[in-house]
Amino acid sequence: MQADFENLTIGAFAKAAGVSVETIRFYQRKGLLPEPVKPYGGIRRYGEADVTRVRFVKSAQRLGFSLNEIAELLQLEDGTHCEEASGLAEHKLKDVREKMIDLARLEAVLFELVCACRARKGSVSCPLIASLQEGAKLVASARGSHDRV
Amino acid sequence: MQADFENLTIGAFAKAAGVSVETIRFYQRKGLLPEPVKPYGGIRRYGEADVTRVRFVKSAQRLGFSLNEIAELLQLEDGTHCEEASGLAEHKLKDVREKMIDLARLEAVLFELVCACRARKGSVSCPLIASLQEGAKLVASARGSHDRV
DNA sequence: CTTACTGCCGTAGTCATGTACGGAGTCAAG
DNA sequence: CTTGACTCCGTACATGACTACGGCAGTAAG
Ligand SMILES: [Zn+2]
Ligand SMILES: [Zn+2]
Ligand SMILES: [Zn+2]
Ligand SMILES: [Zn+2]
Repeated sequence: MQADFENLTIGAFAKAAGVSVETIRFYQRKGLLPEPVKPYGGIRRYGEADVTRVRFVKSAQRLGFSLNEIAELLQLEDGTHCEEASGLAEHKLKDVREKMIDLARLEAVLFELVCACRARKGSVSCPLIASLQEGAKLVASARGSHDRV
Repeated sequence: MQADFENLTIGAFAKAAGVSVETIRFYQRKGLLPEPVKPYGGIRRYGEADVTRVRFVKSAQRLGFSLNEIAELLQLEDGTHCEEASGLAEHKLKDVREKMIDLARLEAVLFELVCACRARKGSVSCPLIASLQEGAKLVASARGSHDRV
């Protein structure tokens, strides 16, 4: 019965978009959502397009874009800026791949630590803690100047 | 000749540990480092053990532990709490693995988008933008209640 | 018409991980 | 003894993405 996706109040809009009212207002302040004109002394109304837009933000966010980057993407909304859009996406893809490598290294180290910990028999102290104690070089961490996901 | 790792001033200590003085003081406030007693109206001194401790924090941090979690780890410092320590590490490992899966999914989607974008020929609007417009379900995102790495 | 929700708006707070600043005290070299 | 570097301490700022609060106004149900 949630037929009418037009003329929503902010509360209904927020619910339809799956976020909180405060989040809507926050996005408006950030310029991610347009503020519909308000009838003199009245209440703003929202529609389908706004819901779509919030969903756009949320899905881009899940892809690892920050709100600022999403704002950039929204500038290109008309779809005529393929270059810029794909530039942003390729950059993000690079970031994601770097992050995956970092995580893989991390996974290996953690796994080793957990194994060592389980394998300890009669050793006085926990090898996990011991490793960390001296482990400055454990994850050699080629984490460089680049921005993080 | 940086022999004397005992009786360091905070500045020398910070340098030896590879962090800034402000960071040291921040860690002290957080309870991650003990504040050595200070001779009346004098200057605190630090030693090898403190340097080790900062390195512990930093290496655990590289493994994805938050400062709060590291505080927990430091409680177990004596090495007699293998259970607890490995519990934390296993939990972290689980988190890391979840995150890896998320990132893999993300990578796939981004890659697809970039490909689509490049493949567009004569299409009016950028397929990347178009995809995001309707892409609420792109990354199905089993991102649940669990804490993030 | 009254009452109870909402909406509107601005300001402020939260969390994490630090970084920066300013004034006062201390220490060692010259 | 003076000078300059360094320490101490508290407080404020920075970032990202919200979340909360408080007061006032419009709106819907009884
Ligand atoms: Zn494109
Ligand atoms: Zn980048
Ligand atoms: Zn152990
Ligand atoms: Zn977890």
